[in-house]
Amino acid sequence: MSDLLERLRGRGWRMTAQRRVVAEVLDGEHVHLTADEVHARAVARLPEISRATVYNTLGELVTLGEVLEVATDQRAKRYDPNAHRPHHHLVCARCGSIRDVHPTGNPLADLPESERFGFMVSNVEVTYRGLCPDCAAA
Amino acid sequence: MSDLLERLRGRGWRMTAQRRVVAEVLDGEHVHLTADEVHARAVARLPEISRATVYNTLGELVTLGEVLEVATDQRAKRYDPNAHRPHHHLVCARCGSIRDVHPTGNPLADLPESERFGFMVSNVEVTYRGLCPDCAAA
DNA sequence: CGCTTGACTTAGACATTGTCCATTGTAGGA
DNA sequence: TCCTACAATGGACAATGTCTAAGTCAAGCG
Repeated sequence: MSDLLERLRGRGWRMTAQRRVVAEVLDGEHVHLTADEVHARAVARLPEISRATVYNTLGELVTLGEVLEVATDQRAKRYDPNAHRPHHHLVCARCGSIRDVHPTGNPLADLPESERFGFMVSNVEVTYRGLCPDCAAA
Repeated sequence: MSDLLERLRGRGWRMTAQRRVVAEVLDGEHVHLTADEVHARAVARLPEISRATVYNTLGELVTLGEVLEVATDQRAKRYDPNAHRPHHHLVCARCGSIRDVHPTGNPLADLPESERFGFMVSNVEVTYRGLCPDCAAA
C-alpha cells in the first residue's frame, strides 16, 4: 500500500488527498470495483471528492501500469489492483462477481501465424464465464 | 441469408420489413457492427426505422442464438453474425477493428479444478489485442 | 517560512450507448 | 376483408464516461 504511494511519488506524481484516497480504496480491498464503487468508497473518506477526479485518477493509474482496466461485462469498466502478476478472470454470468485465475498453457502461443492477419499481437485476455456457487445454488 | 430468414420464420418470428432489413444488414457484411452502425445501414434501406426497433431486433437475434454479442471494448457492443461456428477475436487496440480467429488448444481445459472456486464454468472467451497492419504502419 | 506557479480538483454540462413506455401501425390467421 | 396480438415508433429516461472553465493547492524556491 504505502509501496504504491511511494512508487507513485517516485515517478513525480503530485500527491493530493484525493489521489491518496483513491489509491487506498483500490489497494484496500482486493476486489474489482467499478469507477462508481471507487467513488462511493472515496466519498466515505473524503466527502468533497468529485466524480471527475476519481475517473482521472483511475485513468492515470491505468496509464502508469499500477492498475488494470477490465471490461468483463459491457456495463461499467472495473479496476483491478493486481496489475503486477499476469492473470485472467472468471466471471459469474448472473451476479457479475469476478475472481482472478491462473490457467495453465499460453494462449498467445496458440494463435498460429496464419491466424494473425498481419497484426502485431501483444496481449491476450481470457475470460471464463459460469455460475458462482451462490448463483448456482439459487 | 434467406436461410436466416427462413429459420426465423420457422420459429414463429413474425416477419416485418424492419426485421428483414436488420437481418439482411447483419448477414450482408461479415464484419462486427455496433448497434448504431446496424441502424445507420438499416436506415439507408428503410428510412423510417427507429433506433429502438434495431436494439430490440438485435436483442431478439441474440436470444435466438442467431447472432453473438461481443464486448471487445468497453464502448458499444458489437454483433457477430457468425454465431454457428465457435471462434475468438483479434482486436486492434487503436482502431477497434475485429477479426475472427481460431486458436489451437482448449482454454477450458487449461483451468484446473483448483482455480475454479466452485464455479460451474461453461464458457470461455479469448480476446487477442494488438495493432492491425494499418495502425502499425501509421 | 511564505510566495509562485503549474498541476490538480471541482461542478456541471455534454456525449454516447442503451432501455422503457405509451401510442400507433400491421402481419397473418379466421 | 377484418381482427387482434404482436411489432414499431419516438421521445423521455438511465448509466457511464468525458470535457471545460474556473478555482485551489502541493511543492519547489528564495
